Amino acid sequence: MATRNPQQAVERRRQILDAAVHVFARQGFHTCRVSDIADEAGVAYGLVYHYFRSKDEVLDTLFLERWGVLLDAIRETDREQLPAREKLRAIASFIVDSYRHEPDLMKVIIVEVTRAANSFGRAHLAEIREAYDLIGGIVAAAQRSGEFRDAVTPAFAAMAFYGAIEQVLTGWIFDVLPGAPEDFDQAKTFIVETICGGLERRAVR
Amino acid sequence: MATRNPQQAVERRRQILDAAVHVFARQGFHTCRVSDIADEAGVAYGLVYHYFRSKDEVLDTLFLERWGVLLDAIRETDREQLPAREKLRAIASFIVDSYRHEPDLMKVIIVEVTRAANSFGRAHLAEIREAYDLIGGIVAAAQRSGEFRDAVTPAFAAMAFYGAIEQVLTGWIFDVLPGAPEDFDQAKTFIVETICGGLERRAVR
DNA sequence: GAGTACGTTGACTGGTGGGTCAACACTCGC
DNA sequence: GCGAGTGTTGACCCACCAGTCAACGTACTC
Repeated sequence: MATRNPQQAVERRRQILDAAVHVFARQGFHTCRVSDIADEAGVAYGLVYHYFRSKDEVLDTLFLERWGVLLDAIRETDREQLPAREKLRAIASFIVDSYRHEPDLMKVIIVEVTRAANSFGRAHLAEIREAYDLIGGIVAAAQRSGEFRDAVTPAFAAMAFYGAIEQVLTGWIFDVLPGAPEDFDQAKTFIVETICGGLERRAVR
Repeated sequence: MATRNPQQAVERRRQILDAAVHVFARQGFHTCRVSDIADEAGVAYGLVYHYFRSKDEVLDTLFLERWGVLLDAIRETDREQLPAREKLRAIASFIVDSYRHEPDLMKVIIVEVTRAANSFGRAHLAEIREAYDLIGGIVAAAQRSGEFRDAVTPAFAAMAFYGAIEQVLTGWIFDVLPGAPEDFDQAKTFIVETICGGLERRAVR
């Protein structure tokens, strides 16, 4: 069914992107075929190439869309007047909720882009780095205000914080950590407690 | 040159494995061809299939060799009579030093196995999980003894700790974090300070 | 209702690369 | 120095799949 309605063209594109999310999540980017995406979308093979220049561009689009939303959320949080601990909690919350609502999309972004040092990770390094830098900025400000001690550089703290979050998501993806609904909220608290409060018992409470 | 000397056969195998490390690190497992490995090793294409059943088996071998060494090191550390903070420091040290001495091998293991949720990561889940469990055991013991507070489950603390380490290595792999010689030792301290001590200033020191 | 533009189709092609195999090279025991 | 066994070679096969394209269908215009 052909149409000149541009709204329908947008939906077709969306339909292909959504199908790609599930296929990439299930089989991985390298292992799946473009025909798998077309089949999942219930669309002819060639139509994928009508909307995207290449298989790579499908993944690029998925990543850039979602990462943009993440960066906006971080910037938004940073603008508010909150203790650093609360800012970090908001960021952890946002990422955990992203996984809760769209686990396949987050899996694809993490497995195929964020952690793919040889392919898409390198290509999108600037965008990924932007997130690290924003988190690092929050830590640096908290160190200046005295809320955080400065035993650790901001860039390093950002990596530890973001790494802990990604590892928890990876635990869910691999079924190594329990992923029941109540575990998601618990995870937010655990991440902030560990990174901000530390594992050690304090001398005085 | 053929030979019956079994020692030479072992060296040929090693030669192919070493070549594979560099090729996988440079191009990635999926992108490289078996002929690239053979070329790098200075060996005929078919010889790779004399020593290994498949391209996959080459990577499996590299991973299992190295991960076994890591698990042994963790178990060894765990057996010693040390505060949990020192045990975690020893583990972080071991992993950071592994990267310092053989960055390509560690890059391959992390990028192609540990973080590859759709391919080799799934296949080696049991071995990977073993590391998480050992670290979790250290945390659990420290919580029982009172050295660590129990705001966080041991399984979760293990993920945060290991995730922070892997993210730092990823930072070096991506050239996002500075990787000068002095940064390696600093990283060990930073990891332990962040995870055990926390980012926040303590009320009383 | 003829014309046009665009969405849609899927058979086809071209290149790639994992894995095979038959032949060859060298060593060693007898 | 003969024959058996093992190491080594690389041309070849073939399955697979990203990307092309010519043709078709539908909706909208005038």
